[in-house]
Amino acid sequence: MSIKNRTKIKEALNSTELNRTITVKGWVRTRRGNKKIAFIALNDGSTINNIQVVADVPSFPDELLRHITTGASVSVTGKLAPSVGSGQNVEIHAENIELYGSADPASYPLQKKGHSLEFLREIAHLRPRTNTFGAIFRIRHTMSYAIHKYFNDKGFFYLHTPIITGSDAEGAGEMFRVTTLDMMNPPRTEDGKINYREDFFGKETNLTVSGQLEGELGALALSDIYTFGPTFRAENSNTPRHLAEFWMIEPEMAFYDINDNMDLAEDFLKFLTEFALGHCYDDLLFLNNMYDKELLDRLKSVTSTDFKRITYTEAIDILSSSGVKFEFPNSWGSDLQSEHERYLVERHFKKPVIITGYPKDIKAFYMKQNDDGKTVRAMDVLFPRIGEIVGGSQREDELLKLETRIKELGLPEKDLKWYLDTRRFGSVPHSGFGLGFERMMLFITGMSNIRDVMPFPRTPKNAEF
RNA sequence: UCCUCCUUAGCUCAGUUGGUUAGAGCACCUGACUGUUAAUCAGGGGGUCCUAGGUUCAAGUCCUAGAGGGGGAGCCA
Repeated sequence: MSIKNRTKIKEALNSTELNRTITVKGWVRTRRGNKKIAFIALNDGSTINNIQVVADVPSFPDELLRHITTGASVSVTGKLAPSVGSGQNVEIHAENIELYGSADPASYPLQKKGHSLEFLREIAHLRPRTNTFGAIFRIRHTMSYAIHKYFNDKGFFYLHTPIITGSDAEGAGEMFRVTTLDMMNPPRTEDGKINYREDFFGKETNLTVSGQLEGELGALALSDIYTFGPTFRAENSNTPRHLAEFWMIEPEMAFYDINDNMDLAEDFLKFLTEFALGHCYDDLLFLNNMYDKELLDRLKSVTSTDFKRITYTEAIDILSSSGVKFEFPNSWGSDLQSEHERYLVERHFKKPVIITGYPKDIKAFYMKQNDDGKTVRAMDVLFPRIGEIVGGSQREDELLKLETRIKELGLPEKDLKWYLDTRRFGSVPHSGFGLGFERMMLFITGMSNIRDVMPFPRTPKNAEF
């Protein structure tokens, strides 16, 4: 019989078909008991809940039970039965126990009692075995699936944009260099610079900071596309909201204006929140009880409220007439600070806010210019606790305006020829946005540090595991 | 990168105006208990006080530098 044949603990706990013999496999969370009887809480990651294994101690060799300690991996065969004790509905009366791997209790880092999230970050290789991170990673999977389901059901196509890129046109941040050159002794040009013609791709290449520009190429052929892939920023950002390697979702839609764009972003965020509530309730309940007592209420409120939509100019007016003393005073033309965003979302409107019509000078070159000559059709979706969770815009589809803007900003027009071709040939109004997956995960799980929603986070000075 | 706080047992932390042999809870080990739920009770072992200098008769405690971590800010998703 194949060793994979066993009942997942999630299925066993939900089973109504009792008094049958099953086999479960997993990792021991705790063991209690005395010389006559032992209670083993077993978890296999299929659910946050453990199954209780009851063992009649004299029936098993001392040598075996001695190794049934927190962290050990075992296979248990026995009768699934209604629990004699209270606290669980069913339990397994062990007939056979096989030890796969022991875990020395003196050196195994995970204990029965709570650990700090900071400590668990240092043992990221073992933290998936905790209740907290089991819950988070199950939710992370479910959200990934929900993203694909949402777009697939809407007729969007999943487009794979490049991870290695030769374009630095978006200027979204510092980039990681990709090279095969010998760093100790790189080839040089006659004037002493590094000669990238001899590099693997024959030019300077980097890890992508955004798939948007390539995403637009797809949208202007397939109508509606999305990307969902790893993204890299070499910024020296040390905050609970930034990673050097993160995952981003970037839908791009032909024949969408800024209002269609906002409608999609709001519907998408609500769908993901509802999907989490509907499919991860046990895990969310655990996080709600252990970390954030308002989590479930906050998630439910987002699904049932309309996001407030205001312009940048209106936002500035609200802030100036609020009477609140901000550390950084605001005036028309300067970007909103974190404290301003938090005021609008958490105190003034008390719901998600979408801000549009930003001054063109604080936004990217590709955003659609309004007729006032001052603002662009950008949109930022601001969430409670998180701040900016989505950034997007209607794109500039007029060739002349786009070329002029590129010249004003001194961007390398030559490197953007392929991008400008989409405006030269069959240009259409189109829009898109980017959602930081881990920022969405912060919102869904109620965690406060982005390093706790990524299995193996990469941050400045940290690439462990 | 800037500001700020922190670093003492496996984990979470206490440690007074600088003063004998650095403590607690949990974890771990041993023992007790026929059904426990973060089991309980009794006993036991366990320390490079982050690192390197310095001040002092004396430093976990004061000073300087460095490393690591938390929070806030900037950049952004």
